[in-house]
Amino acid sequence: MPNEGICMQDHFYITTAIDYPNGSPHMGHAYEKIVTDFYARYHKLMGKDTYFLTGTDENGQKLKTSAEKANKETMEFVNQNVDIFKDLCQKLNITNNDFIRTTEERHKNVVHNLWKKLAEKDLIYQSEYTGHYCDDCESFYTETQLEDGDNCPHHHKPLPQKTESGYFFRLSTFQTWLKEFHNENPKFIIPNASRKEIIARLDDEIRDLSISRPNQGWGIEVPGDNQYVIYTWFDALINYYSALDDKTLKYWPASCHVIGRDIAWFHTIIWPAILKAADIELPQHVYVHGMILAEDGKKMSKSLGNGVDPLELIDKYNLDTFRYYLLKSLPSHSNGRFSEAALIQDINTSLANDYGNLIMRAVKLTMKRVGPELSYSDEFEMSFNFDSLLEKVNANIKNFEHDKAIKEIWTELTSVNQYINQKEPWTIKEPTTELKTIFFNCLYSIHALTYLLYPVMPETSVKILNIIGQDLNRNPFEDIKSLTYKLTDPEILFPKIQ
RNA sequence: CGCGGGAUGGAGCAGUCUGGUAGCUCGUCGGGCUCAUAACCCGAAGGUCGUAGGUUCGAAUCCUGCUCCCGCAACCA
Repeated sequence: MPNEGICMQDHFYITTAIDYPNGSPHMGHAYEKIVTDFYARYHKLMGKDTYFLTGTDENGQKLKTSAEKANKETMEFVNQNVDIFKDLCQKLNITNNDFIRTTEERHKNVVHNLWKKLAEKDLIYQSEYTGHYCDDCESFYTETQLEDGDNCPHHHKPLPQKTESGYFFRLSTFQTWLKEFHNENPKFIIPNASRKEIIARLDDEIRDLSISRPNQGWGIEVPGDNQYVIYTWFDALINYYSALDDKTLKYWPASCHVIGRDIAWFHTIIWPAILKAADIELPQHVYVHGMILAEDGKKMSKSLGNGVDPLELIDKYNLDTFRYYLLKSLPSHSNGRFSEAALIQDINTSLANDYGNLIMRAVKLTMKRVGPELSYSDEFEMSFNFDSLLEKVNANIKNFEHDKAIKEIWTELTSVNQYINQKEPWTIKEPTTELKTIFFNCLYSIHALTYLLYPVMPETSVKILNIIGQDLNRNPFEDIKSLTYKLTDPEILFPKIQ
């Protein structure tokens, strides 16, 4: 199966990882949703039939335990937290078409069918397993994985031997195929650093995956055996497929799963194996975004207290500027540090000075000198053509380098400011063709660049387009000659932060 | 010797694959302009590219050793 990239598909189906509603959302959740929303909006803007899925992973023993601690019924506890995640999507202005919850019947049904299919093919079997088991991880460890001989590598506590009978997925039989698949599809995992990491791990022996847990009253039961529930990860991955119904199944295979580094193994090894086992087509890409590290360069964590609350930041700085900062200033292919000082600087220099001020100076002077309306004329000499910019941006997007794409757009913004300084339109007092040419070039540039920035700053972009009498339906890359700009006095779009 | 990433002017990064006068953004300093959110434009200063060695006419770039930082890997994307 050749994997040429997302641009080969006529549709674009993108997903975030589904969140575990065990606590409140943090920066990582917000970041992943914003990044995914950027790609969804961009492809939609470019005319692709786009579908965007997010949701919550609601199975697993840990949720039941957390609910007990909070003195709540598990379902009640989960419902409450899920509402918070749904609310986050709204507050981030995320354009997801659906929100799947893995406790929904539609999900369970697909999981059951898939399980049965694999069982019939003898790719799921029942067996006994003895090993060191960690309750908190819900996972067995081999001798070599243990820390200091007998401690859990994550929880640093001694793990007793435990024998458990249960169901296993024959992951081991896919090892050779997985190696081949990843060799033949170098763009399946993006970026390359993540790909290398996974490929290196593929050289170790891969063992069958334990995919059931004793039933303690929470989770999806194993078909025909209510003593067990299905291991969370096994059912969770299937959400990307189970969310599609008769009408939306056309979007499969997914164009891209957007995930964090820690769950790359599940998405690039286990998920492809499950799909291959079930004869379902594989997704095109898994884009592993970076982690947002705290200002001190370390991972944000509750215990270190170095985390930041995304909702607080939105209230403080406005959603679109927050989106802009995350998308432009954090590296798309590696981890990056979050810094509130850098965020403020970005707002003041890039947004207020470069972009906001460009709109103000161009629109206000045009209104003063030639009035509120300006149509294209064949007498105008067009100094700007953004076709090559569009090509560069598309190339960056195809490679999941949104930070570079935005920087390309900013280079052009600067060139428009340079153009104005060079042409000195304020020295021309009469509404000559020369003057109108300058203004039309400026307005057209603002139009085209703002259009491209819509996926980054959706609300603000629409506002800016309104200022020049345009909206998203008018593609500035087509039919320039029929363009007319109708101007209204602009308000300050990006207030400076002192 | 677990695996992977990183160390480049004050800050954040690109450049490393395919060796050939060290680049970008921000900050600092000087100048220009006055349409605009004291915004914009031009220019300058500032780096022996983590460290020790090797290959080469020539190394940020290739090879080897070392040091430090980060992620995979408590809570957590």
